[in-house]
Amino acid sequence: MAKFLSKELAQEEIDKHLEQRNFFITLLAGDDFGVEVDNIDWDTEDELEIENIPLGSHASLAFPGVEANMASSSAGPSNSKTVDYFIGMGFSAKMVAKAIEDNGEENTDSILETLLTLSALENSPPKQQHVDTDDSFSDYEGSFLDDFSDLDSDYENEATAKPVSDADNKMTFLVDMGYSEDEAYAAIERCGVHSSFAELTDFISAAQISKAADVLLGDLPVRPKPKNLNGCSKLNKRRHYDDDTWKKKKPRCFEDEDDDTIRLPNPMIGFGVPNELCLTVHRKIPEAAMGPPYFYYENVALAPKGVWNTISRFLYDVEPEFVDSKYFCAAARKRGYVHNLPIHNRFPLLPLPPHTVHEALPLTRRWWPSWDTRTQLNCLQTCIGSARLTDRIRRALEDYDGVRDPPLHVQKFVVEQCRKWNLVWVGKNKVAPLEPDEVEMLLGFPKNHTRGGGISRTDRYKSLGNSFQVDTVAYHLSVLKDMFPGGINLLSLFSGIGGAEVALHRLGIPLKNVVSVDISEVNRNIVRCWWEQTNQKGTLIDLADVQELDADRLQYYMNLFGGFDLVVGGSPCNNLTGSNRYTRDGLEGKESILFYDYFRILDLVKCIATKTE
DNA sequence: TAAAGGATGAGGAGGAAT
DNA sequence: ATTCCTCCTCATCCTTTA
Repeated sequence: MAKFLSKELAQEEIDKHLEQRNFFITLLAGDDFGVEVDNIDWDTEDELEIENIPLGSHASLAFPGVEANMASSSAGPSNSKTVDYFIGMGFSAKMVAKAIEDNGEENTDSILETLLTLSALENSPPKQQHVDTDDSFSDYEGSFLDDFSDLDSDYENEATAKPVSDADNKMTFLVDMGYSEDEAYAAIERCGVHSSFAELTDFISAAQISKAADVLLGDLPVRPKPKNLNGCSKLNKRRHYDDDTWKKKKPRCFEDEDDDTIRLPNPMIGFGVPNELCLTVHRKIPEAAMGPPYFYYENVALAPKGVWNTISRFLYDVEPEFVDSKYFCAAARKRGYVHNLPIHNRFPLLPLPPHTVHEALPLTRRWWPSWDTRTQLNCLQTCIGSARLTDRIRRALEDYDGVRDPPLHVQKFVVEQCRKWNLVWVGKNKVAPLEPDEVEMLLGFPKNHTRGGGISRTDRYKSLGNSFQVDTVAYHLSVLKDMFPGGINLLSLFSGIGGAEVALHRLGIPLKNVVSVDISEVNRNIVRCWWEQTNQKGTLIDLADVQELDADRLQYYMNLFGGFDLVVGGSPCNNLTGSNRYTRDGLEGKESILFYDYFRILDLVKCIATKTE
């Protein structure tokens, strides 16, 4: 029975996530949808694409030990797909149910018409807020006390004035509204029996891909005013709704009062680093974010505006922890981490790595001129300085050969280039980029971690530049050691050269089962080599593509291992980092969009874990 | 001798920090 | 107002390999 339910859930999740992903992708495909929202053709291609998804296509992937049970996915009403679709567009469940009742399930055009009308009517009361402002979070006066479901409260009043006393009644009600039993069950499990309907419906519909549409729309410079009823009311409504929830859920401490943008802390020490005083002693993790599993997500701190709001909102409204690795090693690395780990009783890896260039690279001390005042390096990136540049620097300095300091303009030029390319002094008048093994050491990896196996020098720099700083990550993960003395099961997405694996290993946390996903073959080889060299007792499974990690596979691995204890991931930053002059497109960029796969997979793991509880 | 792959150099915007 | 920094892409040249 349990297996049947699990299988059914997997099917349900596949359908739901595929639907949402498709919806989301089609939104992205329209490049001008933000300028004039009315132009979106909601009724034709988008829907056709969604309807064309074969329901059973993924379920046919059989895995050893998993029954290819083709049980119908729709335990709830037959129209749950349609319901989900319109809910995903931002309409309340109540309205969708009403519209479908009036028009029939098949006639989506009419359903949409009805929904637009209902939505317009709902938005018309004086209660309406600044749906037309672009800085839509500016109306910060919203109360923190009231429930965040202004828009859903209507049906609470009209449809169920009587209080619902137990989970069964809530289940029945949710199912009557068009949700599937699985969705209703999961919502009640996660939100608690005593949660309001608004919270339950919000749980089911809110933290889903449909939000991506709002996020994207929200990032656009111009948003049309709700000048007519048939226009963009659906989207404005959705934004209105999301703005409210976001605004109220966010603690003030890490947001500016006049601005919705998450601001970086200064100094960038997150919830604390070793040997630094920290004022943050307590944080409250939203209930939806609670484990199992624990999760740990990482990306560049200096992403385009709004990106971290989006990331945080998707990851269950957990406040990001921004940390600069210069407090852990001799190189800077400003990163944001979203995780649901405890923050007390952290401890660093020992021995503590050197904090200055002189300590880390003692041989450079002899040649380091006094007028180069750097004590730490800048961020270790994927490219290194050229030989011609170092030669140019040498020639510029030779004219003043040790007799006296070079003139200020020469000093300025040299230091500028050294900072830009992270050059170090390796000889008389001679600077050079770091060697790969030096980068390995600075990032906390064992020497030669990326060496051999046919990997080129260029690729070593690339893999290293994209990696975690191990000491920083290990400090955050150290709290797991006491919790999991017997070891953990790890799901590592975008694992690269295995920063998380190395960190856990160095912490002395046994790795029982590790599923490691990375698109790069050389990276997978590096992790595999490291795994075998370190005499791991557990099993390592490496996969290539996060997009192939669907509910069936997750279900299979979780059945096999008994679930994952930790889900780690640092999704691509190509389209976020300032170093990218060409395609800094934000979260919807070609590679960075894979963040949504991290969310998708994490959410699946949570759902499956909840279900098999 | 092609073809494939590695190495090299040219190339700012956009914020945060001061 | 000024200084500073950023898990980078692209075209081209060079080397290796079949």
